This record gives sequence, C-alpha cells and structure tokens, in this order.
Amino acid sequence: MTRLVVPRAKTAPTPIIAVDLASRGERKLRTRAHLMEGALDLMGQGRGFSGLSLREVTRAAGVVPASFYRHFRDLDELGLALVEESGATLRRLLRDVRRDGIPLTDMLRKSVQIYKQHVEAHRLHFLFIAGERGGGAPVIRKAIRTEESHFASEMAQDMRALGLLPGLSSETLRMLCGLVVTTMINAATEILDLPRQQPRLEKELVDNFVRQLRLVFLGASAWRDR
Amino acid sequence: MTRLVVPRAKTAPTPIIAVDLASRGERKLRTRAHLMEGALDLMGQGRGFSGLSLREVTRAAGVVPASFYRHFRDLDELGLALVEESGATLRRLLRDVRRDGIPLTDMLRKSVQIYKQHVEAHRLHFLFIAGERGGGAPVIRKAIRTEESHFASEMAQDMRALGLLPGLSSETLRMLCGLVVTTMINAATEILDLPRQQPRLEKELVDNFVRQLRLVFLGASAWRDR
DNA sequence: GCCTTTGGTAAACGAACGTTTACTGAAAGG
DNA sequence: CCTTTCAGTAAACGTTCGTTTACCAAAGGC
Repeated sequence: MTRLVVPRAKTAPTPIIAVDLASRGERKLRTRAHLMEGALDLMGQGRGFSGLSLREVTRAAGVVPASFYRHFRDLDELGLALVEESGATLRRLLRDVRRDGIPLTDMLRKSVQIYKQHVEAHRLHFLFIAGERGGGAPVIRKAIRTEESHFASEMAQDMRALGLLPGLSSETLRMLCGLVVTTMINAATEILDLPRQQPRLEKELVDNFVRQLRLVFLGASAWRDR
Repeated sequence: MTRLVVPRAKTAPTPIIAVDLASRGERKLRTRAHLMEGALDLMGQGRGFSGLSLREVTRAAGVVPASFYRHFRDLDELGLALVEESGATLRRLLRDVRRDGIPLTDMLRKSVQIYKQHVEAHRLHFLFIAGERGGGAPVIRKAIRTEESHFASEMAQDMRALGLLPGLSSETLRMLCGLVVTTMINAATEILDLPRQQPRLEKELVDNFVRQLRLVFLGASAWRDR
C-alpha cells in the first residue's frame, strides 16, 4: 500500500500537556455533551432550534463539522437528545419537591418560588422546551408533548400520594395536572423573558402566576365528577 | 378587455398569466400578500418560521428573490406583518362571537366548538402564533405576546359587558382571561396536530378542553378578592 | 404624449451550508 | 507487542444562501 505524502504538522495546535485522563468512551460522551451544549447556547442567544445550522453547532462545540456524524445522524436526532435531557430536568423538579416536601401553608406560593428557581437554574432547558413545543420540527414537538404528558401523570400520582384533592377521580386529576403543566410552561417563557434586576416586574409576574394556580385549585376543590 | 402578458423570448418559466386589471398599488399589495402566504404555507409543511430562508419564501410566492426587498427589509419584518395579520384573525373570533352571541346554556362547549372551527378555518395563522410565541426571534415573540395581551383585555371587557362573573375585580378578571388565553392557544396546537378523520381523538381533545375551561370558570365563580 | 416612478427581473458575488471522502493517531484489546 | 478500532480531522464537492447591481416595462402624473 502506497502512503501518500503526509504533511508534517505546521505550527502545532497540539498543546504540550494535552493529556486527558479520560477513557475513550468518556471523551466521546463529553464531545456529545459539547454538541448539545453548543446548540443550547446558540438558542440562548435568541435563536430557534430549527434555525440552527449543523456547522454552527459544531463550531460552538469546538469540533469540525464532520465530527457531528460520529454522534448524531442529523440535527433532529440531536434535538431529540435535548428533549430527553430537558425532560430529565423537568422530572428532577418533581423529585426535589418530593424529597423536600412542601409546607402545607402557603403551598402554592412556595411551589411557584421553587419552580422559578428551577427554571432560572436550568434556563436553557426550559427555553428549549418552551420554544420547541409549539413550533419547530414535528418529531421534536411530539417528543416534548410526550415528556409533558409523563410529567403531568407523575404529578397527578404525587398528588394522590399526598392525599390532596381526594374527591377527584384519577381522570379529573390528570386533566387538572395537564392544565397546571400548560400554565407552568407558559410561565417559564415569561420568567425567561424577564429583564434582569427588575424586582417590580418579577413580583408582578410571580403574583399573577400564583393567582392563576390558586384559581385553578379553587376550581378543582369545588369540582364534582358526575 | 383582457390583456395577456406575453412570455419573454426564451423558454419560459413564465406562467401564462391572464391579465390583471389591478392598479399598481393593488398589484403591490397582492405580491406582498403572496410573500406572506408563501411563508405561512412553508410553515404549514412543518417548518418553523425561523428556519425559513428568504429565497424559499420568494420561491413559494412566485417572485424573484430581489423582489422581496420591495416589500420588507428582512424576514423579521415579514414575521411582524404576520403577527399583525394573525392578531386580526384572533380578534375576529371575539367579534364573531360578540355578534352572534353565545347561548347561556352549555356556553363553554359551544364556545369551544366555535373556537375549534375558527382554528381549523385559519390553521396557518394559529400555527404561526402557537409556533412563534415560544421560540423564534425575540422581536416576533414579543409582538405576539402583545397581541395576546390585547386579546385577553378585550375578552375581559366583553365579559364585563355581558355581566358574567360580576363579583370579580377588573384585575382578577384580567388574570382569569390571561389563563384562558394560554389554555386556548395550547389547545390550538393540539387541534392542529390532530390526525385527520379521527373522531375519537377529536372528541377526547374537545372534552378535555371543555373540562379545563369548566374547572377554570368554576374556580372563578368561587373566587373572592380580598 | 412625454417623463418619472416603481414593482419585478436577471445576473452575479462571496459566504455559508450539508455531506462525503480519505486519513491520523491514540486508545483498546488480544 | 502488534493489530484493530474509532473519534476527530482536513479538504473538497455541489448547493443554497442573502444581497447588490443594472435594467426593463408598464402605470401614474402632468
């Protein structure tokens, strides 16, 4: 086999201590994560996922375009991975609440505060969910809807376990949670769009969110299945 | 009298257009409308607005790319025009309802049916609103939020005029309508995603939507400002 | 009837795009 | 130790992109 001329490295881009103590598998996972983070970062600068190009995602991740294909077939597949990751973030909210418990007094306000912190701590994930759940590629939209549905079911289950609203049928409880999830995600976009350091607007938003939930739960407690 | 536009000498991509008795201003408006329709049509095939290119929009509209600039500075400006147009469609819903009136019995179910028909009759407008209100260019998202806000206010005003829920303060009424609008728009995406000819799913969706609104209004009627 | 205005066109530009190919070098594995 | 595996690279391809330019023909204004 003839070898072609191999260009010697010009000025070496190779760092002197390049050593990475990660195994090959770990490195691969890391690059994959970089690609996903790159996409989220670009979305964080006000771009919709469907407006991203494969090349700029790889650029943001610090790899060459061809590398992309070692991890995903196309951008849609990366999008689905993001749905999964974001869904995990969503679920973590429930898990945390379950672990810490919520005080029975002023329950809604506390929940809203926890939720707001969660959204702010994972802003890119919520930005992705809120952004792609309505528009964008149908396959991604569908996947997000599925995550939301699971989330709502889990929430209904938790409420059952806590003995909240014991008078409601499972079906009604499920419908209620669907409504709550919609309201939550809508609030997420509003939280994310808040100008920084505007406690006035912030309070207004939180108050409105709390009131909407209060109204919903008031309705739930007056509900009678028939 | 009909004049024909004679195709140029070459092999014509030029359609055989039959005349047009429109004034220059009318023709311009028509092309502008074609551009907007072209963008909506592309979105109708499952693409997000932010993923559209200027060239494909002009292609869909049947004009040459350079023509675009006779009407809009860039795609964002076209997007804002679409927001305005879609907002008008939204408002028309209220106007129609106001004109026809809603029967007091089974009011919610009737309203939902009317709404569903409205969404199906203007699917592209609702697809645009639902799709861009969460993701997409910030300037467009903001404009949609403004439209929604106006819509909610108008709805609150109508409810006042009808004497519904007279016990609620204006502020609370406004909050309620915000919640209703969110729920409506969420339902719009679901209506638009419905597979064709599946009365089973359709009924399920409508029933769920009705129940959610019933719950909300039940809460509203039990609400006490303090 | 002539001149001006203007909506649409044709052509061209450099830039960015998605994807494929052949290659490399270090880790994995026997 | 030697071979195999494979994540990442470099380069090249044919497209498509946004935008600018000069131009045309018809409508509008006088």
